[in-house]
Amino acid sequence: MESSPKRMPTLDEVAQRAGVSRTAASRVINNAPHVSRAKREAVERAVRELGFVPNPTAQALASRRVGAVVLAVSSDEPGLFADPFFAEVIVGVSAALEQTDLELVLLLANTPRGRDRLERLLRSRRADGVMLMALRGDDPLGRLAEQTDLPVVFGGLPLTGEPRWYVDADNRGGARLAAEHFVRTGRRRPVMITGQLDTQVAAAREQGFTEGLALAGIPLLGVEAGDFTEDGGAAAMERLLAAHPAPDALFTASDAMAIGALRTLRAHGLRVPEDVAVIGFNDLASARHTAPPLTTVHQPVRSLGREMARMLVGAIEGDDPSPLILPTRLTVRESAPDVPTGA
Amino acid sequence: MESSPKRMPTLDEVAQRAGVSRTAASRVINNAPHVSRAKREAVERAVRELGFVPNPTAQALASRRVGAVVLAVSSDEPGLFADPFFAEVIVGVSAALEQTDLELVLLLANTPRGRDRLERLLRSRRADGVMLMALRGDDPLGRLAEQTDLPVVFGGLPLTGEPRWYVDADNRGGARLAAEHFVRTGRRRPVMITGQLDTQVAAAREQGFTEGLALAGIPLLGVEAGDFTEDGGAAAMERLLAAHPAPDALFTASDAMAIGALRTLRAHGLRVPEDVAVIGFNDLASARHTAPPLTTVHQPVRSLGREMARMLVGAIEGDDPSPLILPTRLTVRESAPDVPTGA
DNA sequence: CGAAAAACTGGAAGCGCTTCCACTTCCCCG
DNA sequence: CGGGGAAGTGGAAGCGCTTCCAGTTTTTCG
Repeated sequence: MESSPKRMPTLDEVAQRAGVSRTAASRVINNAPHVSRAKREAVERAVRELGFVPNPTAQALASRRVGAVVLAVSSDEPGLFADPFFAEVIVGVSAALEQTDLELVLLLANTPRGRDRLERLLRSRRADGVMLMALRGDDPLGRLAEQTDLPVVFGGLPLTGEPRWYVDADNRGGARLAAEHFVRTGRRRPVMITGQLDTQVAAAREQGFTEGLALAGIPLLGVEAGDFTEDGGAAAMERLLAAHPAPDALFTASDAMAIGALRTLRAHGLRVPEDVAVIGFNDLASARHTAPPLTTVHQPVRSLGREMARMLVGAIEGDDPSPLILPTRLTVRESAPDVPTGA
Repeated sequence: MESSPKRMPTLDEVAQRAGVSRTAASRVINNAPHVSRAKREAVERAVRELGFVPNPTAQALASRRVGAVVLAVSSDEPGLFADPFFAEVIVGVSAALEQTDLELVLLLANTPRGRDRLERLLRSRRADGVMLMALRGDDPLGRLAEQTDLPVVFGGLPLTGEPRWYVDADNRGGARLAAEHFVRTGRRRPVMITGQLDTQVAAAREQGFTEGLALAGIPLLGVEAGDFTEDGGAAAMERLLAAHPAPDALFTASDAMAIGALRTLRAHGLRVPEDVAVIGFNDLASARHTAPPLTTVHQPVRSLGREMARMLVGAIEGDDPSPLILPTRLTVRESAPDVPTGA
């Protein structure tokens, strides 16, 4: 079970070689004050000569600071994480953490086993803080997250109430932009494909869209729930068409679902955008490659990651950062052009 | 700098409450032998009552097993990680690790700072093993990875020689499939967009393609290097067209570059697949959504992740797993259909 | 039934570092 | 020049757990 754990130099050895106390050596490698210039240099030389690198585990145990934070993605769908959305979040998180010396541990909790581990982790001081994403409606993790004394930053509001720390995109506002775009371009028979009913994002996007329409006095013809996947979107679109044969606008709670819906629309001989204008949500790479390219609500995903990480760092350091809502905006492409009905 | 580090129960407390020695308690929570049934149960009860969860840091320090592995992605391009490829790898890695109790720490080493951290990590026993991906040609990390006594599994062969442990996709074989497909469907004027010249993937894909053509006695009209990005592909295509106005087949070393190339081809009034058949490499989600849908070499990305993780676990446990080459296959879609020249 | 083997037990010694504390030394100024 | 505070210093006590070891008890069997 072992693979030659070659012994590495310890702080004691460094101290000895430098002719100082271990305390002093420790101060030097942590860059703490109260060390004379001479000793500091002696230690630095010893460190160099020995190739000393402090053992993080020992540091963690002694200092009670682990030096790592967790990004946990909780979901039931195994593939959810494959959504480029998360890759983008991670890039943001990672960029922010690079400024600190916190490590990022990634936990995909999409199986019962995974959820167990997350739970355990929340209790076990294996990290200095946690970022939690993609919680489902009544996810017990939400509550667990409150019990732990570890700082927890939520990515996206959970349905279970407003946590102390979170970062979210302005889903409601973004959805409203979609509604306004339809109104402005003369669409009068909109339908929507929402996400799972038990997620906050889905709810917020549906609410925003409905509000936007309501302000213009336009009724929402129909709503069907998808599951944020392409196939889910295709299926939802089938159901919508069965009930409302002639919509002239479609808003979906994610780009993936929009892509699926496009497929269904095409299969039914409906043209986009002539017959039906389509707006998605997210604006990741794939939205540019659909046929036609997708008009979609853009959210600053990378920033979301960055801000989550920053907020967590703040919380760990003892500040009490304020929650953040990041702005969304509409990226107009051909599936719902700016000009009223192209046909 | 602290946030109420509420004291958690320690093993000593558990032992005391159960009326056994700490040694025995330790044995129980590690499920080791040499504990009587009675004591075992007493400890288990105490654990339950106290809500004890072992402190992973202390375990790590004492046992010299950290309980974590690193997935490091080294690259110069900040955005590279956003490629869905990595998300898929992570899903695989994570699935494999879930069977163990190793945590996954993710390190995006795309800045000098990040590379420093990776280097430090390699020396510092902060993890039990490392998976290394996306090394560039003469990346010094390759050498560093050999010096450390930590097990290192490479994802994709580095250019610097064959490491002891690696998992790779059959890039060469896959590229050959692409060539054979062109040959079979009557294409005779193929060109290629390769990746950065200093990556092993790019080299292998170029070699495989060339070989496949050579076997049929067909010359490769032209090659241009892209950088695995969409824009790079578009630019490379421009250069290709400037030198070779009438290719009838294009193979690119990645789907993203194929997408860019499609744009350029369209701009030049060339039809796909009638005028030019296009084959990409990777077969991730986006390949299905191009216009026309992309024929592409499929590689089992998730498996790649899974196998890397398994191999690393094996190496950590002291076995000496064999390197692995995973098979690739051609996914035929409309950009290079099975029938000879549709027009 | 007795000896050897196997299963238990718990004390004690760490794992490699941080940090409290009690001093000693140095420097600045009135 | 003397007093007070800042800076420097190292001993020692942990951080919370694993594991070696030496001894004790129980099993197994010829």
